[in-house]
This record gives sequence, structure tokens and C-alpha cells, in this order.
Amino acid sequence: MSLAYAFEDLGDPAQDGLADALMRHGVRMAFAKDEEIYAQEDGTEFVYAVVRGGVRTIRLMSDGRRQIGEFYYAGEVFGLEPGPERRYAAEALCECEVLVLKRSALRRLADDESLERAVWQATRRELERTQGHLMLLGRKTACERVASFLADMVERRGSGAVDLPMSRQDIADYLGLTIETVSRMLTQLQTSRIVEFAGCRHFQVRNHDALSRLAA
Amino acid sequence: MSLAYAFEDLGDPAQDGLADALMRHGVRMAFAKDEEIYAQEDGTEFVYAVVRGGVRTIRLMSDGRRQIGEFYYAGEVFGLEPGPERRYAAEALCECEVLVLKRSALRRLADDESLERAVWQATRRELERTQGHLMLLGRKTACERVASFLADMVERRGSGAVDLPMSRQDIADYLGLTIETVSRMLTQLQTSRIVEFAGCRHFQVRNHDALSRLAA
DNA sequence: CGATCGGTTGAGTCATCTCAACAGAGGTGG
DNA sequence: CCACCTCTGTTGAGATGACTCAACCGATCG
Repeated sequence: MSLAYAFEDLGDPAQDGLADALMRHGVRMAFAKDEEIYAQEDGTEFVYAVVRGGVRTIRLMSDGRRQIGEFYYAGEVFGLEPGPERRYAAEALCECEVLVLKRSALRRLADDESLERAVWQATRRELERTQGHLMLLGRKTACERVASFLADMVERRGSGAVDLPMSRQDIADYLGLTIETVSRMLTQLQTSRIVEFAGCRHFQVRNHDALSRLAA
Repeated sequence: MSLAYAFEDLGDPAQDGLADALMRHGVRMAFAKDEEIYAQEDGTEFVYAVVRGGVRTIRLMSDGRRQIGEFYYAGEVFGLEPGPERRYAAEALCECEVLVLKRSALRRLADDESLERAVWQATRRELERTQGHLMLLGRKTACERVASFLADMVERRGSGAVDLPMSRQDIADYLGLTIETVSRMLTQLQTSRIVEFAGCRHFQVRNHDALSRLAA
């Protein structure tokens, strides 16, 4: 039986095996807002799962331009990179708790072969999300990007009201836009009665059809 | 001993095991320019390697906007997606030959455990390239994108003169630009004496430092 | 109560796109 | 072998979506 229920939200069922192993054997760690969980040059010997809060993975260019690779929320596994060295750093979006487990420990536990399948599936999920992100950055307009982002938040973080644990700058760096453009698109979506914000980090979808049509 | 030498160019050494298995057991197929190798809805039961020519993976939006995921050249493995269904279609860039092998056959051959490592490494390479692509699309200028593309071509396709097997439209859809912008940036790089074109699909780098500085 | 921080809004600029004309290469048929 | 056509790529002019810079606003915190 899965222990994933112990997370704040339920994770992707495909990750249950992994989440399970992390729950059983992982070490719980707490991080402050913006604290680094691992750096870009680090090795990849640890795997993580978010218990509470949120995490971003980031990559910097020499002149400071920043790209966010992905956001991770409660119940999701992160830090599973296939190479020996981190390509992205990971940072806490807000005060948060994560579970850490050595990959070697994971491998040792892998007599249960479903675990190996779970690692593979987590990698798959990662690649698929990245590919969707590619289309977003390469071919979508600012409005479509913001709509896609909100739709994704709703899909992942549950029904009804959703709160955004990240800043506008984080959203902008995820979508390849500026904070001003993100802000404008958000107010635009709001004036078109597609979403409604109650405070700048808390929203609700008003017109799901229109939102997913925009998200394309 | 690796059979990778039998490819037109040598592949990534990390893929030798895979390339080897494909050479030994794969079926050779020929495709005409623009012919589909697999479709977006297809299953992922086959793995491929390019023997001659080039391949692109593409994804379309409902209104026709196109994003190219990656280009593959002689000696490179493609079609290794972790999920059960293709997220991108693959098409021949030009008349080309590929080797095809069932993943199940690959798995059967995997008593040689280096093969499994090779599959893992190919996936790793894929993810890493996609992550670089993400930064390119999210945060680089048109000029930097084109420079990055040319630098990548030089790195992958060898020294001295390089020829581009793909159209300007392909390059544009890879870089998230229009053909006109790609063309303008190319002439700009040429007038700054950084690269030199002899015909629109054949070029040589004149100033490697400047090119990699632009590619950032 | 002032300072600071994150977010919004406005005005003007700029990079890239759109639309259109043109040019060259390659293929085809006479 | 030439004339023509088509296809791909280049160039130019103008439009526009997103960016930059700056002011403002509200919340939070000392």
C-alpha cells in the first residue's frame, strides 16, 4: 500500500513507488524561502520529494538571465537527473520541507523492480513536461504562456482556488517573459472574466473552456 | 569492439553500445526527404539510428505552428522516448537511411549491461540537450539563437566546412523564430566576418571565439 | 509612521514579425 | 541547350508584441 497519502497533496500515481521509498527511507529536511537545495555543479547522488511548500529548478546565464526549468509541489519527486552532474540548481520557493534519499539507497531497495519502473516513469514525466515547455517557449504568445501556466497550476494543484507559491519574477523566468508582461496578461485574463484573483497569489478559474482554449 | 565506425561519421562515444546493437541487429530503412519516420500518436516500440542524412522531430499546434524538438545526424540515436506514446513525430530532413530495432530486442540483448547504461546515457543526453534548448528559447536573442545553432552544428558535425541538411524553415522552427529573422541573422553574422557561407547550406566558421561568445 | 518589497500600470522603444518584392538554384520540357 | 517555372532564400518597409523605464500602489515590517 502506498504511503503517498502522507503528503500534503497526493502525488502522481506513477510516482507512488518512488514517493513511497522516499517516505520510508528518506531524511526530512527544511529549507527557508530562496534557500538553495542543491547547486548547478553538484553531483546527482540524491533524489528528493517535496513534502510541503514548493521548489524551483533554475539555470543562469553569465549575464544574469535566468531560466526556470520546472516547479515542484507537495507530493512530487525532483532532482532525478540522468547525468552525474546537476544541470539546474534547485531552490525553495517558500519555506518548505523535502525528503532526501541517496540514489544508491534507492538502487539497493530496487529488488522491488516496480521501483526501477517508477524511476523510469519519473524521468519520462520530466522529459514530457520539458517538451511541453519547449513548445510554450518556442511558439506561444505571452497570453497563451500565462494561460498555459495557470491551467497547469489548476491541473496539478487541485480544484477550486489555487494559490501561487512563486513570485511574478519566478513566473516570468519560467515563461520566458518579463514580470510586467506577466502582470499585464494576468489582469487581461481577469478583465475577460477567465480567472479571478483574490490577492496577487490566489486565484480561481471562472471560465475553464476559455482558459484551456487559450492554453492551446 | 565498436562498430560505430561504419556510420558516416562517428557517433557520441557514450552511445557506442546502443549504436553497436543497432548496427548488428537493426533493420536498414531508407526515407525520402520529408517522409515521416514515425507519427506523433505512434507507440515507442522502436529505436532508431541515423546512418546517412538527417532527421527532425516535430510537434504541431492545432493552428499549424510548429516546434522542432531536435535534429539528428549520422551516427546518432533517436526515438528513445521513455513513455509508451510518441510526443513528437520524426521526419527525414533529406533522403536518408536509418536503422530500426525493437526496444524489446534491445532489452533481450541487455545481458550486456553496458547496453542498458547506454540507453540511460542516451536518455540523459536527450534531456540535457532539451534543457539547453529551453534556455535558448526562453532567454536568448535571435542573434544568440542562430549563433548557438551554428556553434552546435560545428561541434556535432565536425571541423572545417559544415553543411546544413535542413531548410531555413526548419531552423526557424527549431529556434522559435521566423525564416526572415534567421536569414537576417545569418547575413549579419556573415557581414561581421564570424562565419562565411558558400551557398545557403554550406558554411565555415571564421571567428570561433566570437561565435561561442555570441552563443553564450 | 516611514521604509522596503512585490506587484501593477502607463508611455515610449525596440526586436522581431508580417507582408511583399526580388533573386538564385534547380528541375523540366521543348 | 535554353527558356521557363517553381521553390527556397534574401532583403526591404512597415506593423506590433513584448520590453524598458518610471511612477505608483498596497502590504509588510521595523
